[in-house]
Amino acid sequence: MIEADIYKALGDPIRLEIIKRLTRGSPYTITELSDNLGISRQGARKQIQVLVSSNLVQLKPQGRETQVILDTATLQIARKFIAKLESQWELRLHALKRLTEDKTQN
Amino acid sequence: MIEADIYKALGDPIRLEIIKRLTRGSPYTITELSDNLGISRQGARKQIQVLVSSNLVQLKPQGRETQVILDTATLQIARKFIAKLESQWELRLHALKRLTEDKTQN
DNA sequence: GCAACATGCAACCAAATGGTTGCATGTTGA
DNA sequence: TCAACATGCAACCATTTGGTTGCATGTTGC
Repeated sequence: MIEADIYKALGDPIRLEIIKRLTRGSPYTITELSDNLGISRQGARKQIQVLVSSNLVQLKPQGRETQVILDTATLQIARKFIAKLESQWELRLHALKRLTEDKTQN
Repeated sequence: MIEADIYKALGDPIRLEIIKRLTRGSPYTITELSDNLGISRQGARKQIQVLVSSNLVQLKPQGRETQVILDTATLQIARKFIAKLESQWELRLHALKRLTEDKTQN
């Protein structure tokens, strides 16, 4: 389940904060991103790696620093999957409603 | 961060499978839901509890069985939050584009 | 050229997670 | 009424997670 990996990556306050920052001002370098997260640089690096593994961000090394770039395509996948679940639910609701109406007719 | 809890709950293949089943045919009783998940009934129960804690589902005890009911409002929150991130990103892209255009004018 | 900087890598640790088994208890249909 | 059923609760276990510290290494500006 690819989607589960994405949600899992989003399912941590620090990682979600990183994503939020990137939507406002990507690209960031790794150390920039690590500031004010409340954890060490290496700790932040690990969280960034989780985001990389789920394709939510990509890394572009440039000289001595490496930039962290948001991959919005992955965000899209996550959003659309939930939308699909919701529409599935809607479909079912309408089917139920139709059933009820048939019953009341007899 | 409430949203992080929701994504965390969605971030597991078994829990996601449970949610999928519920969108197709909620309500299910707990034991019905536990079938064919590849884990024990008690294992499944724990996963369902995670979904309850993040408000993705609710439990309604009825006699000796208890029904598991999908809470689509929580799904909405999850989807809309991602949508907000995406639109934030779009905003930034347009701001950058404008900036570039200004530069080429000079 | 070299000090300061950005990063990587590895070992380590506590806590959370995902699962199990065993047993107790309330409910219900024949 | 009572056996079968649906569920709950608790102890236990291995693995993953989220964080740390210490140190090594490549890069760059002065």
